[in-house]
Amino acid sequence: MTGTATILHADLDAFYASVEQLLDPSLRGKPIAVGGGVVLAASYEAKAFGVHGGMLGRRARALCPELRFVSGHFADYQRLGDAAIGVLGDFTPLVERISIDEAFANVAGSEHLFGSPEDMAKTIRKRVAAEVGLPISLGVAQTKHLAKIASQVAKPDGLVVVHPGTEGDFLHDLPVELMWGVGPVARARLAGIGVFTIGQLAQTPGWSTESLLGRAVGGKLAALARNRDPREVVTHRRARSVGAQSALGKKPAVEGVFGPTLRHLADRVASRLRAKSRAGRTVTVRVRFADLRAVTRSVTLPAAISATAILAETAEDLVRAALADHPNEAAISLLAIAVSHLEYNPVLQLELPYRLADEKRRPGTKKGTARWLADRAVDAIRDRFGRESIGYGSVVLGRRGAVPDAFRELAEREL
DNA sequence: TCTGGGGTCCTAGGACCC
DNA sequence: TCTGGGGTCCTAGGACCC
Repeated sequence: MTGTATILHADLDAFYASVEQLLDPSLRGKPIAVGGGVVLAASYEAKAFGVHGGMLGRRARALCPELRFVSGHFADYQRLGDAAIGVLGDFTPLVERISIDEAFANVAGSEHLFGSPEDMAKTIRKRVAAEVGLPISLGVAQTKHLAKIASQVAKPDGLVVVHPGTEGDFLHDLPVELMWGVGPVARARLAGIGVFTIGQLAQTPGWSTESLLGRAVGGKLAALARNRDPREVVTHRRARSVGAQSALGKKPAVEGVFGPTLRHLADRVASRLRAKSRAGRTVTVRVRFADLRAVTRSVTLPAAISATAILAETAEDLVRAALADHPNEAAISLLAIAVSHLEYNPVLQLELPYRLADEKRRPGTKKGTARWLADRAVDAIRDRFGRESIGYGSVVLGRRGAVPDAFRELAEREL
């Protein structure tokens, strides 16, 4: 493979925390955490103490006594993330946004206008610093995977270019967990067969599922590790599923607990679907027990749904079935609902009031339509008066320990 | 590194069809 | 009636990413 390295990967450093430090200069250079009960994001200064996202606030404070907690400025995250990633768009239309703070760009067609990819990367970093005020790291390489690794190596606030022909040298001594798809489990399995660096991985023979390597990390990942696949930069990607979840601490596994919670989750998911004229055929629930073991149950319906009540009832049936399979589990710590097999849902589509429990009483299509129309009325009221004005209030959940809705929304994929 | 919330993808077994 | 092979869909579990 010859040619130029034209794939850029841009990644804002400790994004939420950097935004807080930008907005409030007194926080700069200090260990800070966004959030309260749970750490949503930590600054580099806090990470040095071992503080990281997802950690309980109490534990973070124990690790770092001078840690400052700040409540998030979520609207600013969206605005500043868009502004920073938007700079990439000035160099090429081929931008693939991965998340609020990360994107790929293919600048192959832009060199005659802006110079080498390395020059563009330097300019992007300067412009993001000057115009947005945030540190951003960039990786430049011939493939997405390699560009992503390069930006990780470049952090914080740096630039790494992997020139064609030097990939082997660049990767040789890097730890395997820098590869996309290698997490804690694969890392431990690889360590078990004596593989710690990407160089060692490259020298390990075989990638079939029967090989040592294949058994350690799975055939697909092993093949990917050796064949470096040139996945393309895709500008528009549709979500394949929509979901919502809620951690419960430790609650009894009874109808009175999971019923209201599932209705609330179903409301979140179904209203998002309706807002984008989408519906889905497969409903999946996840039940996590007190010991953190989790099970899933799913069902694929004959027709796609987006009515809150039907989704809630389907989810309740699935949770009941899951609990019945685990009669010794008395407490649940998390409930989740996801809808997949998404379809475009023309405005007036009817829904089958299909249920696991009473498939027989099917010809009640009227009931399904009535529910869908009622949902649309609720959606309209919320559009005018706000989400909390009507419906399954989050009050039901008791809110304690929950993350702000604004934070959840930042994580939502475009439907 | 005992854990929040939104997602994607892979694997494996079984049902069912041709 | 049994056997073989290929393909697709569904379900459950799990790893991983941001």
